[in-house]
Amino acid sequence: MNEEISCIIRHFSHYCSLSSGEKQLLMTLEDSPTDIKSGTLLWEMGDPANEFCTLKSGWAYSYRHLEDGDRQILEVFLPGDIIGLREFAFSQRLENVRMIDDSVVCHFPHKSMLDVFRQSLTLTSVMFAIGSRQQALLTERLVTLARLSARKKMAHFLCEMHMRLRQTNPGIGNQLRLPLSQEQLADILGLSPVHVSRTFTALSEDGLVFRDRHRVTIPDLSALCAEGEFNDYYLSDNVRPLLGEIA
Amino acid sequence: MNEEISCIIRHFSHYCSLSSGEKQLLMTLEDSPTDIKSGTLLWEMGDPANEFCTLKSGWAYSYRHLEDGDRQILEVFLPGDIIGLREFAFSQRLENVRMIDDSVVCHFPHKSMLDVFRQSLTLTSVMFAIGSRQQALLTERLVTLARLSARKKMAHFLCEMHMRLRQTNPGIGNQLRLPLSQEQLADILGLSPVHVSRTFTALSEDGLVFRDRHRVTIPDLSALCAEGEFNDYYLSDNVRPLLGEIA
DNA sequence: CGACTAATTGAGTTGGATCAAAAAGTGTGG
DNA sequence: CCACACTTTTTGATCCAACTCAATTAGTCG
Repeated sequence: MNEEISCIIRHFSHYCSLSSGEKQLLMTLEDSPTDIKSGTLLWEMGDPANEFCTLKSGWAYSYRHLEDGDRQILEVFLPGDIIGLREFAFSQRLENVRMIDDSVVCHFPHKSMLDVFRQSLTLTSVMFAIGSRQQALLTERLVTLARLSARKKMAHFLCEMHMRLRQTNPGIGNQLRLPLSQEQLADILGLSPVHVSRTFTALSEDGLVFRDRHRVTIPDLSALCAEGEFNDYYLSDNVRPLLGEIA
Repeated sequence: MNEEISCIIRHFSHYCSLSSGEKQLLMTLEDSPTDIKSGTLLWEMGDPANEFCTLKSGWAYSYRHLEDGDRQILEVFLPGDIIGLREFAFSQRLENVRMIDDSVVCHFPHKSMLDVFRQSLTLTSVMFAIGSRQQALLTERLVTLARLSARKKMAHFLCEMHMRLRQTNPGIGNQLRLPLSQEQLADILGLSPVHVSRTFTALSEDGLVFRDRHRVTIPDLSALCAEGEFNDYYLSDNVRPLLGEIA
């Protein structure tokens, strides 16, 4: 039960402190860690959906195809995230999921969720909170995609990623590894790859973002946040208020 | 405990059959029905968030403002929907909510959710399922906003609304009341009001949609679905699979 | 080093935005 | 029932952010 090795416990602890029984229960969710290679599909739309995965290490993303062949990336998953939570209520996968890095995932069946519900009010609440947070992320992206300029979209996305990474990994400073091609970035932001390149150049010229291959440096985070109309309330304010009620 | 009068029970029953104890528990969520006038703000961003609302009758929507004064509508709520589920994990409201019609809402505090968690595995699961479904709706809209043409966005949205209305109200035929101005429609679809008007005209000219004030007629639903790349899997396939497991 | 893949740069096009004005609805009080 | 004020929708003209197409220049890696 070493917390170092369980990123899901680290993730959940972010929401509230857990009893050792709860930690034990969580550990079972991270059973059977499986290696999975970069570029592999974890699952495809239409596949039967009867389990979640926790992402122990590596990055992944979910996406959809459109009729004209365009692709839209919906979510980027980081270590500690739960993949496939959205499909809890569905019998089929609603989206494709592909690994960005060589990764380790742990499978756990939907019906284990019922054990969680039965055994721990706290974990149930945290599960709910995680769902809420995911919705908040989606909502934020939606506003961004619908209304911001390419420049602001990029700025916003970089701020968001930096913030998310810093939450589990304080001390990353003003740097981050962003293992995404510009084509993938385009598919996240609803832009063309060409325009992503131009936008990156423009942001660099203005000194907001520097980039060397997959390393991104943000010299002045608050300036970039301002540029992207980014505000971290939807990432930070999670679930604290509820805790008192449970105890 | 007349089901006719409780739209939340009707809504939940959509996911699975409920015991009378569960229905009773749900009824408490619809306590204290409150009238609220069309155009009123239910709440604003930053307001303390410690309750949900169930929408007993009328329509509502949630939205956000951007720096340039643009507005993005995030969700349209129909009778039976739960408003503010997303903020379960937050202490502040993340979005504004405004009533479209004269409506009736019922308040229930977040901590009542804990009673639900404690008392009914089924209702807990359904709550989760509702969250999943909301995410699915958001995801679908995200793809739509990011990648489709104005024409397809409109078509998609109309199909979605028709489908959602039909779920609680079979027999609406090929008509629907759409109490939204073109400006609101624009704010939903990420378009300008002017372009919404033009797009409506174009769809009418092609015989896909007819409109008289707030009445919309869809002569050939499947044609409109095809036009909007609409597929109802994200609305229909809800939660059935789980039921066996609980029983 | 050669063969790919990813990123950049340039030129030309376009879907939807903006601005402005006219037309159609809606509502209110006399 | 009409006149006046206000809001919503439509139409026309112009503009621009981002797209597409195409060619070049890095990177990456067996």
